[in-house]
Amino acid sequence: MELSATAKVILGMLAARPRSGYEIKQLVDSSARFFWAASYGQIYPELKRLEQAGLITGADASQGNRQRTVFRLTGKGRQAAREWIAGAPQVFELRDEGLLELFFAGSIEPGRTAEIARERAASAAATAAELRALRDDLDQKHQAEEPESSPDPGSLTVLRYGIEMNEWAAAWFARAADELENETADGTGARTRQRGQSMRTRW
Amino acid sequence: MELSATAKVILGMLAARPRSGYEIKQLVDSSARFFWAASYGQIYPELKRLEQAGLITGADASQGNRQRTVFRLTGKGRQAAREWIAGAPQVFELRDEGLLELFFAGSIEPGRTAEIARERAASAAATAAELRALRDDLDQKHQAEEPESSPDPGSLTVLRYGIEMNEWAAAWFARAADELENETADGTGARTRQRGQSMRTRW
DNA sequence: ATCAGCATGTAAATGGTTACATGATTAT
DNA sequence: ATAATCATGTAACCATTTACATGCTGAT
Repeated sequence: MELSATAKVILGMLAARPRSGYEIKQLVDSSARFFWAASYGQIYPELKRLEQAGLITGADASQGNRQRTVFRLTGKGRQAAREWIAGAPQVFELRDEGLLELFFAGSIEPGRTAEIARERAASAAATAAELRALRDDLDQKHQAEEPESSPDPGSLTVLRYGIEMNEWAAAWFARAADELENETADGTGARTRQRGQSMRTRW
Repeated sequence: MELSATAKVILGMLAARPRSGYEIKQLVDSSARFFWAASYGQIYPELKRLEQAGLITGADASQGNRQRTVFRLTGKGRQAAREWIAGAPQVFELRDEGLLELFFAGSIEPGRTAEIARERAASAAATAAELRALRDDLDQKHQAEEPESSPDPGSLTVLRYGIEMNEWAAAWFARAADELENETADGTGARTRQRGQSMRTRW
């Protein structure tokens, strides 16, 4: 059974506990959005498809007259999730306009190259801050609601990766901007520097 | 004038020099594909649209009976490119199945969490190697064809970023995998460790 | 009473990939 | 000869976003 992009995120979300479509959307937006987005236009139809395929079942959880359906994994659904996670990841797609601008800056507006790198450093720093806030938020909620159990190590790892990667990128681009400024200032090309010496980061 | 995703990459590619649709596709695949993909199904129709909008002009460059059209930027097209690059980048989209698997591993197959991180380390290392090969290739071509001029600093910066970021990620995920293994082995949760102490990378 | 948030859903438009179709030229 | 590569294009399909539509509930 081939899972669609949205099916993967739904099965993952339901593996922890039953949820409504609305809850799934909230969770995606507040945590997975940075590496895996999903809109209502995908989620609700996919919930129906998954139910028809027997991977999930919906139970009515209406409160008064407000309609609400919570879905949970069936045995077959849990099995599908296990099979998915056992396989090698297939999808990796990146569309990054900042890198595209930097890539072409030299032939469009050479004087702006360093500036673009500088802007990228700032936006990476901003993303890092945003993710750090998200983590602190999760931490507080966790502390308050279920202080003894530990939060999921895998999702924490992903969050931490997002934070530290963006911090690293912020520093990297700041340094790259400095070097690009020097290059344009003294007129020397990249070739005058031994490649891999000055920019290489030690880790 | 709002530029489509494909328009941006086309204008960028033509800013350096005139090229055919086929050449644009080759170049995208060999350099920008990692952060900005484009298929023939987008490129050829977009070339027509851009020509109708007066941002590029095509000139026949057929060799014998083999049809070929090379496009170059018009003044208006160059202006549009400058305006595009002057603005802040809008598009940033990431769809990363590896991170999604890691994110959900804890609730689907907790025993595999560390393994997934380990696999990610390997794939980041592979990507770094691939990009390094690409750069060495470019270097050699450059050395052979135009040894005195320096290659474009912006595109080199992007390539170097790809290489070093993936090297950093490989090391980071290898370390994360180690820690995840210890966590499952000794039964202690993530909370027993002071957050931000052990995994924080210095740079 | 009104607004924010909960809750579900669909239609239209857009964006993008894949596969196909066609044919020329160059290298083996 | 034949395969690889150059070269252009389209049609069908798939994925995704955006905007809209509807109505309930709880807080101010």
